[in-house]
Amino acid sequence: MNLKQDLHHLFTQAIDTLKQQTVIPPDVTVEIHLERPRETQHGDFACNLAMMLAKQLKQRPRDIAEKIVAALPQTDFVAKVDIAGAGFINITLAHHAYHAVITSILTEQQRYGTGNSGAGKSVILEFVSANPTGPLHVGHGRGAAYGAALANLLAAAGYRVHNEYYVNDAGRQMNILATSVWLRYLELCGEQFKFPANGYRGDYVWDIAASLHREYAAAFHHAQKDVFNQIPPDVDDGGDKEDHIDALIARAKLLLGEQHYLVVFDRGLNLILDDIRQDLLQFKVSYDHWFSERSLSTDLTATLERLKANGHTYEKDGAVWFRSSSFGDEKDRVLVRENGQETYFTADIAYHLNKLNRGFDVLINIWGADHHGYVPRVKAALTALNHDANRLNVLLVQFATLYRGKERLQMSTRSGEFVTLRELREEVGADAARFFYVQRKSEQHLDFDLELAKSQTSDNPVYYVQYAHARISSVFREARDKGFIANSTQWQTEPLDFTRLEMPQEHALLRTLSRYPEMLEMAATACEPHQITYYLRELAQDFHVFYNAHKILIEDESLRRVRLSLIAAVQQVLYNGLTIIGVSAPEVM
RNA sequence: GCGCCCGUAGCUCAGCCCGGAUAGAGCGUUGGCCUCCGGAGCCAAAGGUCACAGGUUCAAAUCCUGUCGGGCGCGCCA
Repeated sequence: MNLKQDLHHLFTQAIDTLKQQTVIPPDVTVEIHLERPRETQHGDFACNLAMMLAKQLKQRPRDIAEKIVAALPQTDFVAKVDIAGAGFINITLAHHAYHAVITSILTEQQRYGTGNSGAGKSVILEFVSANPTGPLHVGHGRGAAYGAALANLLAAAGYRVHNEYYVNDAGRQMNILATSVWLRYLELCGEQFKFPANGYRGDYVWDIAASLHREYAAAFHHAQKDVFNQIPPDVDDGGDKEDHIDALIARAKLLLGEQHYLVVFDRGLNLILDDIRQDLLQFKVSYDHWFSERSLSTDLTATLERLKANGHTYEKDGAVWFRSSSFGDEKDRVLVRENGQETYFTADIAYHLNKLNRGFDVLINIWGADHHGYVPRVKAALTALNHDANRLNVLLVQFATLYRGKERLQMSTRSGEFVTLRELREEVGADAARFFYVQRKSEQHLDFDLELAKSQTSDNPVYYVQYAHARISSVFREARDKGFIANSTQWQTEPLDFTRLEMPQEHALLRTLSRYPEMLEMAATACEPHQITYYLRELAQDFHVFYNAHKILIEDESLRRVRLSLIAAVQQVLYNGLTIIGVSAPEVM
């Protein structure tokens, strides 16, 4: 049940009536906005429709308001309709409208609040998709938490959601990783040399090298002088770090041969990918599919052919270019490099076509904000290939900055000195991490304070919300001990007298509970799971205030039972909201 | 230089999409509250030029233009 939707319906009917009576000309477009007024004296909902229409109808807002009010269908859910201020229509609902909310929550349970705005539509949600060149760090964690929460949120809005991780298992970065692994392996074999500036230096590279060394002993061993002979100097020796590492990659392939090189390459890829999978799983983030870039090879040639056939490409300086500037991009982009290699961009076009061909209605990508300049060219490619680029929605996530109290933690991927997602999880726990990550709007910079996330005090919003849930569980344990209830569904078999809920704290709780479906729908439409965290905090607060003011396990049986039903409803909604953002709802803390 | 994001209380941020009534929350600060269902809780107070300047409007934190400040991006990298 959704009070706002029901009311919206009443206003639609009123407008239709007024149009039939030609009070409102049929060609006037009317958008009905209902809001929850800040002041309780303004009722439960307010509508500014009369003021919006005043200009078009050339009438005074209050006169229009009166006509609208007169045209509103009668319903027992509405107790009072006032016209106030400049022409607001203020609606006060009958108490039993709110009482129905409790029944609705207790019968719909996990389904309470879910909607159908996305019904029938399928969406493919791609997120994280970090290169498998190292463990996930705290930046990826934000994308993971946001993506997983958004997936749940969209599913709650009725979409069929498919989660996907795009694995960049081809390309230069992976070759740099493979070469870094091999060089560390050579060091384990006793060779001594200067590790390339542009190589991957994290400890995990040593671990991969060690696993190779354990299994294959010296099978991939080559002498230092053969490896570095004729290699252009590294940046520290006055050379170019890119030239240096590229030459080393070529040397690795040459000395190892295709087969052995692949063994080294795959060992790195697989160990890191397994690690990422485990990491995300422990973060309660799961995927329907891990899509390999390498598997795109046939799509890749087909994509190039299509672009060429449509005349959107040209050759210049030995490379193949896509005329993306004709489709809104600021300049043209290279598809095939001078050396014959396709660019990452080409693979990405193929990947997006692949998604569309699989029949998804909506494509959502969650990217780091540093990739924002990349969006126009991907959309340009889709447009060039006769697809509607609006079906692709790219959501950008800003980076997270870690703090330990006041101290800002420096991060550098280069040196391998970054805080990993695993370290974060182990330090603050998955629940706090998930909550903190989605607490901010995604395009907002996030300051993540480790001290705050760990603190088990009132400053920590995660515990505040979880505590409300656990506290309710505790009341039910106590109720059972005292013999007040035999089982947790007793109020569903015996009639409850909801009119006993008379206290302001009880009314506040009912109002907040009734807002949940509206809040969810808005959050889903805007792709903003952070709204859930704000809502949950409010609901938890309303509960704590109520709890502090009134005793639940009292002698008065009728009031006791109805209060139990109220807090059971609160507990259900806390559970539903926490579940969407991927945070557990504990019975005990 | 161009493009995108951000600027709201001491700090961290909601609210902006879709204009509406006295601009909200948490933290921090100050002072209070259970012999009682979990004090990881509650109550109260102080705290604002919504960056700035114009414009549109009956009405602007919200829409438009410009300025200033902060972040990011502008590769035949991914």
